[in-house]
Amino acid sequence: MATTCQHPGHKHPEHRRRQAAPDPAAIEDAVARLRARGLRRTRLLDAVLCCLAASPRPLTIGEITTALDGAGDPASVYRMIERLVQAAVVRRLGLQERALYYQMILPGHHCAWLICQHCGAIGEIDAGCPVAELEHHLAAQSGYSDLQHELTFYGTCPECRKT
Amino acid sequence: MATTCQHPGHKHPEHRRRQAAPDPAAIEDAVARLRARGLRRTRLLDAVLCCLAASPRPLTIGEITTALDGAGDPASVYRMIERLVQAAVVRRLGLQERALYYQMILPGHHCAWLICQHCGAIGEIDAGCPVAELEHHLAAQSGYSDLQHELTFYGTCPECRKT
DNA sequence: ATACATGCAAACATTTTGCTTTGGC
DNA sequence: GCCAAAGCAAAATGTTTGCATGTAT
Repeated sequence: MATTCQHPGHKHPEHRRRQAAPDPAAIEDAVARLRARGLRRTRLLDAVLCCLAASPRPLTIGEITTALDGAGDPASVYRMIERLVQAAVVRRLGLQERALYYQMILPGHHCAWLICQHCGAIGEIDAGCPVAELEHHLAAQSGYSDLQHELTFYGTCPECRKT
Repeated sequence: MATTCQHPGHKHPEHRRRQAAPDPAAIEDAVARLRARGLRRTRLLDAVLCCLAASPRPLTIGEITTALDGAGDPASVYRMIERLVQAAVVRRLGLQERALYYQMILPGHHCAWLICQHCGAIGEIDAGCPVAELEHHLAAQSGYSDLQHELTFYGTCPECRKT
């Protein structure tokens, strides 16, 4: 049923393998930008940033809260994430699930995802962004500003096709 | 706050202007495919298809239910939509909202959206699909099958920038 | 007649808000 | 000390399921 994609990546832990190093520099950079906006440096801020930076795939608020293991509740994480999104340190993704996903914005990071609709595995797509040009064009034509985009591919992964 | 984009298109009804004609042929075609899969032709099926075919933008289950005006409840619409998605008559979209959006799959229809993060207006992008090639490439490289994609741009519309 | 589809109601998961307390500056 | 942030609890929202009834075939 459709419920098989409720917990992306869960059934195929190997999809988590591309564990990006938690890159302290990236975190410090983000913190610096946040502090410039007047945000205070709290334990939760560090914990959430660290959690996101260490993840190879977008996380939900629930997942982040779980990862904090008691060091924060969903409401606090929710508000923290809102601030991070406002500050453009974190990006929000839709991903066709009940919950929203959040991903740290890093220079040169991936912008497209490949998701299996059966097992929920989430993988990155290592391609130069194919819509950068269109986005540029769009900004000029539509009058919209601060353009961002979300590009996701959905399909059936080789493993699930066997079944 | 983030709550401003809870009701896409609501504040700017003019974004609904490109009202696609409910195209009876498209509906009949969809029904034919559904019947071939063993689905029964019910009042709700017609109503939901008609509703989706007539909408210029994706709709949530709640919106569809409201549009039916008493002729169906959320649970029935939910199950109907699941069947339609299974049958590839309807496409599911994430759109970074709490609710999921659904759109009828039509030959030659738009595949990308432009959304204002402030007022929630949803507009279509009239561009040839810029990722068709990548999708093809991806299918070959990743081993994934049945590939579909979702491409959405988020930004600030000209109206909202004034404010 | 049989199974699929619907409606109603209830359960669930996740987000969102209110309010009090904590802790960074 | 002041005010943003965290914690706790509860409300809100939208999805999902169970079960009895209806209805297309």
